[in-house]
Amino acid sequence: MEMFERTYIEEARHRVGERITLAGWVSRTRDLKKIRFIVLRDRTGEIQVVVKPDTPEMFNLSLGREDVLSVTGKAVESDVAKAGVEFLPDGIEVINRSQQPLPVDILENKKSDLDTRLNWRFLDFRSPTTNAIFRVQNALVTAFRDYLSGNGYMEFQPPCIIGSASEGGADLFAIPYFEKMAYLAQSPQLYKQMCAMSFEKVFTITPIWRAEKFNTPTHLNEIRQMDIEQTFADDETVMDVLEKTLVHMLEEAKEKTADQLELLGRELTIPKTPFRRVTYTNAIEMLQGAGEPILWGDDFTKTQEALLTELVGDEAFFLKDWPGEQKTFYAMPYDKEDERDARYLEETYGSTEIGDRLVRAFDCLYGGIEISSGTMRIHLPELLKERIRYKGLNPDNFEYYVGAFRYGAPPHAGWSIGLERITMTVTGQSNIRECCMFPRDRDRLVP
RNA sequence: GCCCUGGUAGUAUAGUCAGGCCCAGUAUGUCCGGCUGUCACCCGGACGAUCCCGGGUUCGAAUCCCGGCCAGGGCGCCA
Repeated sequence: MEMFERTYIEEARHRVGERITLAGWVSRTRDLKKIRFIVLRDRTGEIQVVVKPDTPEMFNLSLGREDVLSVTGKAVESDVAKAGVEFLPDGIEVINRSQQPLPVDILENKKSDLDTRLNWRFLDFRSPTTNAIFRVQNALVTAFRDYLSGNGYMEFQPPCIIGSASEGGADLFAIPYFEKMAYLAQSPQLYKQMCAMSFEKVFTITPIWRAEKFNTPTHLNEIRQMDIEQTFADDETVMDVLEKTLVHMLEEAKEKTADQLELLGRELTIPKTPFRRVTYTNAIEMLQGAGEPILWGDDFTKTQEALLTELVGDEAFFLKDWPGEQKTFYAMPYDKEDERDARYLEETYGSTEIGDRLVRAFDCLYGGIEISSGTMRIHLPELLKERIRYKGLNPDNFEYYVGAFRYGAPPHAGWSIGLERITMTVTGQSNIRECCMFPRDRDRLVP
């Protein structure tokens, strides 16, 4: 293909009168007896190309949807065209043809089913709604990375293939690894803690896998996590980081993808910091007061999370001080013998006794769903082993983990945001598959 | 893994409850023709469906029954 100097459509609007070359896809054509309109699209927008019969080589050129063209000519202002600017070509080159008809309706006249669109995902990306979702997602990712990089956090890359299967909870995917068995990582947890113990403030954006046989609109077997970890920090330290990071992400999305959010019908409100801190115990009381059959110690269902959001009345808030049995073994328990912990427990609960059952873990709810959770970690090997036993697990199976804290481990804490989950909330989607370019669920492995 | 609902042209749907009137209707699409600068252009014509797969009931099945696969939703599960 002959190379040419290309101008993007958005830029062309500001270069009226200059001879330039556009390149992109045919969105649709409107052919009349004495005039022809070709709607050309590139990553920056659409423009109407106007062809008159006095140029028969262009007027009679056969064109189909999604054919790839380069069009040379000039943009002109027009009071007839709805967009205000249109394009008068002096040459059109067909760079590649698209097969017809298209297997999905990317103009969304008769919007194809999600399953059909996922089968043709590369074409679906060209439809306005899908395109907008991933542009918003990109703005969120970029803002996450920029905010943390700008505040002294170092990005690191954890391994995705791991050797140990002895991690209590979720099911792992086993894969053959030469003469051994290996597993797909279901969390960068240990790795981010190990990195933090040298680099102090770290973050990563990494895929994780869970072999859970869940089959819901909010679960995938492969997701991307945005994680941070930092030293000399407790749960409140990183909750503060979380709310600032989240607000920055939302502000950036609102500013950088205003057009996309409008197309998606989203009016983003930026929650005010600091977010309200609601204790788990208080949340249980609120739900019980609303007639929910829930007991202290239970986890919240999705409906209860939504109801709680209504009761709290804030778009974003924290749920903190969880019962130890609800959270992972490495969550730091309160210590009522510690002076500061005792004062906090006394102020919050009127007694220090409950401290024996609470850990310094938190969830962040935004728009009615849990988008992030985190904890202050246990950095003391003996306490860690005690908590592993408390959870009914065998400390011998966790020696690889406990051992990482024997050589000068400072107190530390961290959290994790699910990328697809937050994209769902921000873009207003109810199925998480809409928010993952190539989702992996229980049945789907392609494309 | 359980429950509910569904699977019909490229896409999206009607028809299924009450089997025959359906060699399957409509919209959109594709192709062809026509046409006041259109903008979801419009108008006309044509094309396009093993009615998800397998089995059964029946004179007769898109329609009823059984099994399977897949999809959407609800629940469960969830470091």
